[in-house]
Amino acid sequence: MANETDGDFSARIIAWQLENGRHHLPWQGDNPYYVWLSEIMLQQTQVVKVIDYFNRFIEAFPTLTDLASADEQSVMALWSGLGYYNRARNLHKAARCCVEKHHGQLPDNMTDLMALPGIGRTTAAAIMSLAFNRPEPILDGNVKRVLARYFKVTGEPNSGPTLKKLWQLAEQQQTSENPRAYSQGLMDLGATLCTKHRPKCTLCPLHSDCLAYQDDVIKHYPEKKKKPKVKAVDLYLYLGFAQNKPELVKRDDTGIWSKMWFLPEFESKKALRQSYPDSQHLASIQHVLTHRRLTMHIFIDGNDKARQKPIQRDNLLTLPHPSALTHILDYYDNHHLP
DNA sequence: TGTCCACGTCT
DNA sequence: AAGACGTGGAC
Repeated sequence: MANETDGDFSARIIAWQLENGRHHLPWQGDNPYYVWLSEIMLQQTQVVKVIDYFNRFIEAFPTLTDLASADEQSVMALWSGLGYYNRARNLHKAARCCVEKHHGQLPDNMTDLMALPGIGRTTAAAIMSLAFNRPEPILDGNVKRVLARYFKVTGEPNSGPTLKKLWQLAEQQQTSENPRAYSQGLMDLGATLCTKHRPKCTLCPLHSDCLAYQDDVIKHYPEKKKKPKVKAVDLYLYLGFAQNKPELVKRDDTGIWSKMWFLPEFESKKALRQSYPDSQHLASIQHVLTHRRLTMHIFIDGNDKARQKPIQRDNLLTLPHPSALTHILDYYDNHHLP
């Protein structure tokens, strides 16, 4: 369904990418494991921070087989602070699937890739095009923004009908000429020029044919997302110490921070006092997630007088833990006078 | 400072 | 369809 203009779209992006795109990120190249890991990390974190996490991860688990052989706890520990911990669990599970079913390699077709936990169409297509240089359309957040503006696609960005339109456009523009450069270029363009705020349209190789630019309505594309409702939740947490290290427990396997190590949590102040009658309230700290506003009520041992500072944290290096734990310990170090 | 927002998969 | 899932950067 490609016409003359469509061919130009991909040609311009490839030319722009070869000249202006990123070429030296640590995961770029034909290693599917690197591409996969980077795609999962990049879904939730910016490039600068991903570079550190990526390098540490690869150092610990240099190959897919190494990852499959690792235990889940050590994988999760290296993910601490990144958030969305189910993505790390799926990564680990998928690595084991690859060893069992695919000779320790990532498959090079969409069906088998999408059968792996945590890999949907977008991630599978990124692996296909970036690692295997195969012509498979991608549609991540950057590409959605580029297409929505270029073609003036209306509708809520993540609604079924809008996604269908965007995937169709992505398929129509797909080229078999240098698919790796095309996919990388589309994403780089969205990340560096076609940004949400203050896009640099005059530098964009597409601007002469961009419908939203022509009509001076870039601001209105893509449409805004509906905002999720945020529920307020109170957590009652006990901060105790042994040898100057925080006492941690492993959370159960449902809900927020499942199976991560954190402070013992209670349903109420009363329940906490039943277990720790001498505890005293230290502070109540706000911690906001996408869908929850947590108020963490921190209680410490009332006899906790001559505590050394700072708290020893070396046990945290090997234990998967959420950033909220770091925040609480930082608060203690900064406010609790011995 | 608070408020808004990104991001793809699974259920 | 719509909500769960975490963190931190940008405004």
